[in-house]
Amino acid sequence: MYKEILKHVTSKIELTEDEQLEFIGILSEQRIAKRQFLIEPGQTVDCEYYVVKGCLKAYYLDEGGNKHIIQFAVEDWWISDFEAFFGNLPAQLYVEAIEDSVLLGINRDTLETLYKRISKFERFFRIKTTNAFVALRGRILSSLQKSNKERYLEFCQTYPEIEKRVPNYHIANYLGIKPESLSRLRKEMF
Amino acid sequence: MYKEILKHVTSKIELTEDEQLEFIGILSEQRIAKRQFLIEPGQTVDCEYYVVKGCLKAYYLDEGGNKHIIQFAVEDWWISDFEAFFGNLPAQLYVEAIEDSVLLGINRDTLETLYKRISKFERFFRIKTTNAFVALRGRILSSLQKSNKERYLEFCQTYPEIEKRVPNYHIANYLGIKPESLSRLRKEMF
DNA sequence: AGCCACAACTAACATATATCAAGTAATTCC
DNA sequence: GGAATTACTTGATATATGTTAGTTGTGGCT
Repeated sequence: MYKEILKHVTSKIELTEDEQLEFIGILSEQRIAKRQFLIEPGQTVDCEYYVVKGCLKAYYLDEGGNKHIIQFAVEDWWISDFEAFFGNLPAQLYVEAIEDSVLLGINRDTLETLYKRISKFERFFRIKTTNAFVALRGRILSSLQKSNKERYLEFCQTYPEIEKRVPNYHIANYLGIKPESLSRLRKEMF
Repeated sequence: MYKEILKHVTSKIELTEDEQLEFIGILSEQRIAKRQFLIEPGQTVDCEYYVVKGCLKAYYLDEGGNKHIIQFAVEDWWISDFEAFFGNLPAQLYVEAIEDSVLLGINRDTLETLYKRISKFERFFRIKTTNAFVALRGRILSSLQKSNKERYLEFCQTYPEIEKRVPNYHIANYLGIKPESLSRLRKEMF
């Protein structure tokens, strides 16, 4: 259960046996069935979640009630309403399981106290956020400067796992295009 | 000269007089004239820069030689080729002054040693990156889910300073649309 | 003043995506 | 296994943005 996340963390910082145990100690396992919500708008978001197993999506509904998918997550990814989590604000997003999933939650306050005891963890989460920042930056560039066909191709190459496991209309939504348009792009491509 | 950046840092973490002096000690002032480059592709990027005064843009040239603006920066912002800076990779971006500018550079290695002496700074930069991450996330949402007209309006509201100081064709480029299209949108808006 | 370079605007046409409507294929559920 | 639901595809038309080309406006320079 904890093997994956320990590998994930120790790829960035070295941890003694004791530190590993201490880290595991602050994780809370959470299981969630397909179509169930991990987070709903208005809730307080105390945790960010590491995905051990499964597949989830984060989205919000706009004024017109249209769904907008912001993020998918599968094994070895993190998910939450990060804006709410970091800012200690009420959630604006739904986080919903696309498949039955197993998660490890980290509580913000518990994490803060861990930072104070072992500052290496502050380092880990700084590095993790920095990497996420760089990845997001790449997504912006691609969203602004590439055609939808290129972006879909890029999506398939970057997230082959997700492309296989998630229905096309979800992917279209994530890319910000209509399912009909995605269908046409796919037709032109193969 | 250091007043602004100290205010900027101490808004997130508390610093003693000594710590403030130590922080100032690692900053290197850099002045750069309009149309000069702070960073050019291929260079190693050892610093990220706090803008004390002036206005800059970060962009790259694609395979076809087309310019793509990624970021503007004015007073109290940070700029660099962050991907190169964080990853210790050769620069891919140009960072060019749009106006005569005054910057404070922080060297990555010097910063790392500062982290080890005073871990509060690791905290500051984690928070700063986290905030940047959340802001970028907002930009993605707006780039994917809003019309160009809405995005231009949002840009004007979010960065009124930049809208005033930067020519329209730069803003069009940043928004990922053609100057002609921006001109049409402006005509429809007013 | 007059010229030049550059930025912004306008118009006509081309292309891409959205929208609306229908039909087909695949899943889910009893 | 069959009905109902959900996902995907296709076609006709509307809308938005890109493309190309030409015009206007502005500021700097001699």
